[in-house]
Amino acid sequence: MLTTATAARAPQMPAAAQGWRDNQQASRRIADALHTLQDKLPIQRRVVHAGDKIYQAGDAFGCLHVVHSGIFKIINSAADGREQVVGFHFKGDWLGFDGIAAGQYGCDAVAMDTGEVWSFRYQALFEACAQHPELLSLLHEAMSREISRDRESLLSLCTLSADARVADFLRYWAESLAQRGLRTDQITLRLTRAEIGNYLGMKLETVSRAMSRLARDKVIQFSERGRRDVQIPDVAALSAFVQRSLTPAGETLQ
Amino acid sequence: MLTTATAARAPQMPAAAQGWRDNQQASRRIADALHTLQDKLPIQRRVVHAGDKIYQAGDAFGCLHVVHSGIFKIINSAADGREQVVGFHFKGDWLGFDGIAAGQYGCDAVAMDTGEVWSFRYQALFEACAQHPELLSLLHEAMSREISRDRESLLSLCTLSADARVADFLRYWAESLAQRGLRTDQITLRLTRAEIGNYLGMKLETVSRAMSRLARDKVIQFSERGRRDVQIPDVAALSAFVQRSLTPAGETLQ
DNA sequence: CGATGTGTTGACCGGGTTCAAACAATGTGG
DNA sequence: CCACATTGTTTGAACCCGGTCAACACATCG
Repeated sequence: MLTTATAARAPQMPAAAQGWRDNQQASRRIADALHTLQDKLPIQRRVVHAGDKIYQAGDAFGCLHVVHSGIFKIINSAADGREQVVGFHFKGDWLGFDGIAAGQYGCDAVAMDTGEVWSFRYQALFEACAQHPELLSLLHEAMSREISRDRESLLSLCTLSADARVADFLRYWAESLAQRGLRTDQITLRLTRAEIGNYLGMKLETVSRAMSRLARDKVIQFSERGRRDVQIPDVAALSAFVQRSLTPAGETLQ
Repeated sequence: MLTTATAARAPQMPAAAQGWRDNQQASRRIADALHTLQDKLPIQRRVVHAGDKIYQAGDAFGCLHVVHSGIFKIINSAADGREQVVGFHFKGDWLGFDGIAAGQYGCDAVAMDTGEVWSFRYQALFEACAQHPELLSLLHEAMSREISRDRESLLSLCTLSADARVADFLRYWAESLAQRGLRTDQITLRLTRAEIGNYLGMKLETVSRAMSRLARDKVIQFSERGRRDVQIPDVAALSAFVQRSLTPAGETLQ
């Protein structure tokens, strides 16, 4: 149906209001998608807790999964033991696409807190797609979004300094929450510094230092109870920080 | 149909022969896929030359493309001017998946040499998929493979040293050629050191130094006519180099 | 309480960047 | 044909960002 996720912009609208509308739309899209799925497919629901594995690299592929609640991390582990967090998945995101071509999953999918995943046989989805084009649309858009997201990761990995990468990560995280209708001014990271560092291609000490600097610059703020809780008064300030750190000198590039 | 790209292994087979069989299979799969596509869909063929853009970030999405010959690079450009090469596409690879969800392409796709792309309306493919499940299978496997490949990139970006990344890149490039039935002992890189560096998240000088070291270690060899031509007598030696550089000290980890 | 896991901060070091110079390959125009 | 410009590659030297190692703070939990 070629439905677009973000409709044509309204340039005369203030940026903040625009962002809010986008998030509303995203939230709506996700809710609709989950609704469509449970209408059209036999679904296996499963409640999971922190540390539970939805699937592991090497497991025979047969099912795709959709996050109904909770947050999940995807870990790509090489044969030689290297482990790399390659992505995080929130409500409405799909899990397991990498298994389709290979016939087996290529990564581990691990729950980071209590949540619920919906699973269904890929075969069943495949057949249902022929009957219900909207289902096919859903699937393709989800895969497309995943590809785009991975490329964003590559971009920030290759072009940003460590501090900027951390800022960009927090922006991404807050954005992801906002798109699910959750508050972002006060978020609880369910990751250790080591996990963040792994994802961002840096060491935990560097993450810690970067966050301290962000706090010193008032871009973020630590909650009084624990350094895992981060207050982000203004998400746009994180983007601004990233931009600022792109131009070391005050380049007046107009 | 849940067809798997790489069938069950035959463990008693020598690794080299196994690799050769895998490449044969891949080559066959690609040829079959192209065949299926032109059978089932109205295709727009287009010959392109080095530098030609198949599409640009921001262009309205409407078509998907498949590489029939030549090599293409995908460039993700941020609003602030950062440009990042996020992937290379060879014969049989698809272009444009990132446009499905957003309604517009998110990257540029640029030809690196003379080649041919097959394009078709996403809408037409979408409708044909309902009739021809094998078409849908093709599409999903291609998207799945793309996601897996991006994650491989993330893994090597985050876990490998500069030298190892260059070695791994050459291995990937040779492997990609081998899977298309092309020779790998003597390849001509159609990229500058700067482009390789951009893709690998390092500067061109670092690429140059890394390649000099690889040549000094006899893992690769420069052709007499120009440093763009690289001879790879043994692709496995590149993998071995990567593994070697993982363990700085001689860790006898059994 | 000690034990364990996590986060912060400092001091030092090294791999990769930056800056610079020289060289190679290719093309252009006289 | 050579002089010259252009673009890409190589290599050296100095510098710096982020890694490494270490000490300490601060939770939670048995």
